[in-house]
Amino acid sequence: MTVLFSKKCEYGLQAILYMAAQEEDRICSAEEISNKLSIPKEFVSKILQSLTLNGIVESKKGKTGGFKLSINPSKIKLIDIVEAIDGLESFNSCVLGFSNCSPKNPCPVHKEWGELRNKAYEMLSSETIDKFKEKTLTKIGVL
Amino acid sequence: MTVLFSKKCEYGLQAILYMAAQEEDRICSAEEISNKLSIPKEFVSKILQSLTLNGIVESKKGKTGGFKLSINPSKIKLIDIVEAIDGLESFNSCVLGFSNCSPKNPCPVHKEWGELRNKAYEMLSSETIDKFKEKTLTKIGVL
DNA sequence: TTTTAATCAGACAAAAATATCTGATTTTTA
DNA sequence: TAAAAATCAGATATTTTTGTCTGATTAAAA
Repeated sequence: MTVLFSKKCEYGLQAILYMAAQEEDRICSAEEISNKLSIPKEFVSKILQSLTLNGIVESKKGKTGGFKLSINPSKIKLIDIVEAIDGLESFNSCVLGFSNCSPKNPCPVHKEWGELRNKAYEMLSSETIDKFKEKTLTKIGVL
Repeated sequence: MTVLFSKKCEYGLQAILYMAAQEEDRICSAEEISNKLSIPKEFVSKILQSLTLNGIVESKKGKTGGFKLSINPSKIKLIDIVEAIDGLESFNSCVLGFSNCSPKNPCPVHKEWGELRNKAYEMLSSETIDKFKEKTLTKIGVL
């Protein structure tokens, strides 16, 4: 198995993109998100619950309850979600699993991987997710 | 958690680099590799056993037994090890976990991630591991 | 020939990731 | 006010990954 993000993180990213593509302040139930994205309902619910603790999402209880972004999509980057769910350690650890990999004690691919990692970080942090609205709608087929 | 390779794959890569940095045809016991790389002995043993099936490693039983590369390091690339252990699916699947991510049905970061992924693939496949001998020796401290 | 030290095979165990269930609480709506 | 439908919290279950153990076999060396 080779992975970049955990399932939890992938689902979180998808759910956030989904919500960001909705009309502002529209509340989405866990069930709706689950159906549209084919994510187990309780699982996505848990993930969004945890993101409420980070202040990225807010929830409303009771009938007509659900989740919505508590921050405007123009203020959210993909890296924020990744950080909240998976953390950023992987952007600081050796791709080959060696310990103490650093410029002073580099692994055989330290430099090359470092550059790639920086580009990946940049990819996740250069654009805010409001830029992804159209693409998300197309991908998800919510048109 | 964010990961690029599984532990199994990281250990496999380290062990192969270790063996490639030894004198040609020198046999390394699982215990030696375990000690030098701080990998659980039985685990690295299992990994190397499985790599014998791919023809990358060969084993010798009995006292003075152990493992050595069955291919010259100048014929092995990191991607070969990755493929043998983790497989290459991640180089063909969506970083956000969306299904059917393709140029015709792209996710919001399809193009950008595709480029990065290609560079990562290139990093793992452009150089053979004989080029890493010195760096490996330095990193591992077997001088 | 016996002891020693290694792989090998397969079962087993532990930990982490992923997923589900249950029941309490909340809030809208009939 | 009662029913319905949602979050929320916490326990539980399942699956995958990671790691360990045991015993059989092999081969070198005493």
